[in-house]
Amino acid sequence: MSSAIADVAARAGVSKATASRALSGNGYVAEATRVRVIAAAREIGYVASPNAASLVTGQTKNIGVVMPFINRWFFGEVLEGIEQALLDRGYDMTLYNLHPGSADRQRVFEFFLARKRFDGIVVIGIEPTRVEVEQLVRLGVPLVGIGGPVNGIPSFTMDDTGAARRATEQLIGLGHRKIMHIAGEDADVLSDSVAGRRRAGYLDAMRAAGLEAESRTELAIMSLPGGYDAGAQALSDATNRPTAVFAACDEIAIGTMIAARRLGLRVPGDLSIVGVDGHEYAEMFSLTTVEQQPRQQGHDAVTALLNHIAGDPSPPAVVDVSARLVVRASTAALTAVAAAPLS
Amino acid sequence: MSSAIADVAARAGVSKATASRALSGNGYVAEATRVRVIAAAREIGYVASPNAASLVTGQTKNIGVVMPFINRWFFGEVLEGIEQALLDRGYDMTLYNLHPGSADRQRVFEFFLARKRFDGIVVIGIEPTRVEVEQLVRLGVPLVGIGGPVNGIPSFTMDDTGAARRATEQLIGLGHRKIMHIAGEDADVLSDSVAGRRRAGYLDAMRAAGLEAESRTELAIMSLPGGYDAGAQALSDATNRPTAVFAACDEIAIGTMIAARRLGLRVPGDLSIVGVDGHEYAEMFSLTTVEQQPRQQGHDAVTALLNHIAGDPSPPAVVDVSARLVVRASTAALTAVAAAPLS
DNA sequence: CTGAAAGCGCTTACAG
DNA sequence: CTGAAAGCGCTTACAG
Repeated sequence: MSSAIADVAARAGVSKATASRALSGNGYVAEATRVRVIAAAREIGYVASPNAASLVTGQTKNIGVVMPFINRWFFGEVLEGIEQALLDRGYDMTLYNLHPGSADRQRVFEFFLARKRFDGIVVIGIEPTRVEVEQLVRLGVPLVGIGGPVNGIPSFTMDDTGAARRATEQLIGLGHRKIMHIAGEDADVLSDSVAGRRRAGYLDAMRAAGLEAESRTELAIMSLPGGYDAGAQALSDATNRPTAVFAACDEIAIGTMIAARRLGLRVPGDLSIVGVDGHEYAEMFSLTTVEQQPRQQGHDAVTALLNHIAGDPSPPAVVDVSARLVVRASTAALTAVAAAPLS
Repeated sequence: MSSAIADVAARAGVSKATASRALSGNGYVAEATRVRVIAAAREIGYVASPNAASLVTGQTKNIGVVMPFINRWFFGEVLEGIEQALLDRGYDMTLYNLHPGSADRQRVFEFFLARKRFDGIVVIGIEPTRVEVEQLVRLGVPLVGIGGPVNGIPSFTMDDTGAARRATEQLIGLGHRKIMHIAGEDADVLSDSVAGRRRAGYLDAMRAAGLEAESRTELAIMSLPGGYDAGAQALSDATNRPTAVFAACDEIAIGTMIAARRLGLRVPGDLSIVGVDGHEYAEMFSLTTVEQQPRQQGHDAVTALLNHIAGDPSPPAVVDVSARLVVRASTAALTAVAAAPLS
C-alpha cells in the first residue's frame, strides 16, 4: 500500500542513501542513477514522509496559523492568501481557530503549538497577551503577525489609525460635522486592537477639525448583522441623527447602510457612509472605503516567513501594507440645506 | 530549548520507556513514578512530538481537509465545526483550499495528501472525479465527505433535491406559478453537484404541479454579488417577470432581494424569494429558507471519522443531515390581482 | 559517485 | 513494575 524509500531503493537497485539523494536533490548522484530512482519512485507512487524526514532535518514543512475567526471576510481572505503561498512552496498549513474568549486558548499555546510540528507560525488578529508572545518566542521558530502590530513579532499591518483618520477627513471635507463612528466592540476594552486604533484615528481627525463636541461613538459586532443592529439603533432617533457615519469596517458599514435604507434614509442623500477594508461586497453596495488587500497580506507575510526560515533576515518589526481610499457613491457633500444650521 | 523525552526521563530518574508509559498512560507504571515523571515533564515544559511518535504508532493525530472555498458561508461554518471537534480530541487540522479549476488540484491529490501525514481525510464540496476518489481510497485512511454524496466516500449531506422541492412547493402553495430558479453556475455542467441537485428538485416540483411551461432557470455565481447580478439581469424586463424566485442558496437569494429592491420591487409584495442554507444573514433579511446546520455537520462528520479511526464501524454511505423550512417575511401569497391573469 | 552506519524522538514487545 | 533493545522512515556525515 504505502511504500517506503527502501522499496524505491530496492527497485532502482541502489542504497537508501542514494535513493534519498536522488529524490531530494541533495548531494551528488550520477545522472543515470537519478533518472532510474525517480522512475522507480514514480512507478510505485512513492512520496517521502516529511514526518520521518523532519526527525533528522528538523524541517517539518508545516506552518501553524492562529486566527480568531474563519467566517469573516478579512480572515477568510488572509487565510486563502496564506494557503496559496504555502502550497506553492510545498508547505502544509495547520489551522487553529481561536474565538475571543475561547476556552481552548491556553491549550493551543501550551500543547498544540508546542508539539514541534511547525517551522514557523502566523498569528492573525488574536491580540496575544505578553505571556502568550513569550510562549510563542520560546518555541524557537520564526513568527509573523498580520493585521495589527504585536510587540516582539514582526507584523504585516496597515496603518489603521491613519486609515481611519483619512476616512473621517473625507467626510469632514464633504462638509459633514455630525459624524458618528460605529466602532468594533472591543474598541472599548482594547485600545490596541484594530477597532481601538481605528477609533483613535477617528477621534484624531475630529479633534483636528475642531469637531470634538460633535463626535459620538457606538459599538457594534464587526459583522453585517452587527452593523445593522447598531445602525438601526443609532439612527432611529430622528431628532439627533448624524449626517455621516464612519464605520470601523465594511461589514458594519454595509449593515448600517441597510438599516438606514429601512428607516427611509437615502444614502448618500440623507446619510454618507464610509467603511474600511475593501470588502468583496463594497462595490455592489457602492461603498466608499479605505481598501486593503488581506489576501495579498497573507501571501506576503508567508513569503517573508518562509524566506526567513530559509535563511533570509527576519522581516522588520512592522511592515506597513498598502491601503487607499476608494470613493464610491455612499458619500456625498452635505447639502446646503442640511448644512445651514451648522454653519 | 525544546526538550526530548530523554530529558524528562533523566530528570525523573527513570528510563525513556517508563517515561513514555507514564506520559501516554499506556502500560503499567507505579503511581509514584507516574507522578514524578509528569512533574518532571511539566517542569521542563515537555510536550511529546507526535511526528516522532507517528513513526512507530502509525497515528499522526492529524486530519486533512479539502474544500473549494474558505470565504463562503457554508464552507466557513463547516470548517469551524471541524476545527472545534478536532481540537477537542487533540487532533490537528491541515487545510487545502482547492478552487474549482485550481492548477494545484492534481498536486494536492498526488503529493500533499500522499505524504502519510493524515489519520483521515475530510472532503467537502469539491466534486472529486472517479480517479480522485480512487486516489483517496488508495491512501488507506478513513474518509468522510460533507455536502453532497460521493460514491465510495461516506458522506454527511442534506437531501438537496428534497429541500429544493420543498422550497418550490412552498411558493406553489402560496399561489405562485411564474417561479424562476436562480441556480448555481455549475448546475449546468455537473448535474451531480449541489447546484445540480437543487435545480432538479425545483424542476420536480414544477413538473408535479403542472408548471413545466412556467419554469425558467438562470445561473449565478453562488455569492451575494453573484445573486445580485443575476437577479438584476433577470428581473429587469418588466414584461416578463416572475412573481417568485427560488434561489439555489441564501447568498443568491439575498443578492437577488437587494437587486429587486433597487429595481423598485417590493419583497414580498411584488416578488417572493426563498433560499436554501440558513445563512447567518437570513434573519436580518427576513429570508424564507430551508435551513441546514453546516457547523454541526462538520462537527458530526469529524466525530464519526475519529470514532472510525478509533475502531468504530465506518459511517454509512450517506448520512442524511437535518434541514427544515423556516418561513420568514420574504414570501407571501400571490395577490388576487397579480394572480388573475393566470387563473 | 555510492553504500554502510548512525541517529533524529519516540513507542513497544520482550525480559526480568 | 521497569529497563535495554529494536525499529518506525528518513537523511547525513563518513569512507571509499
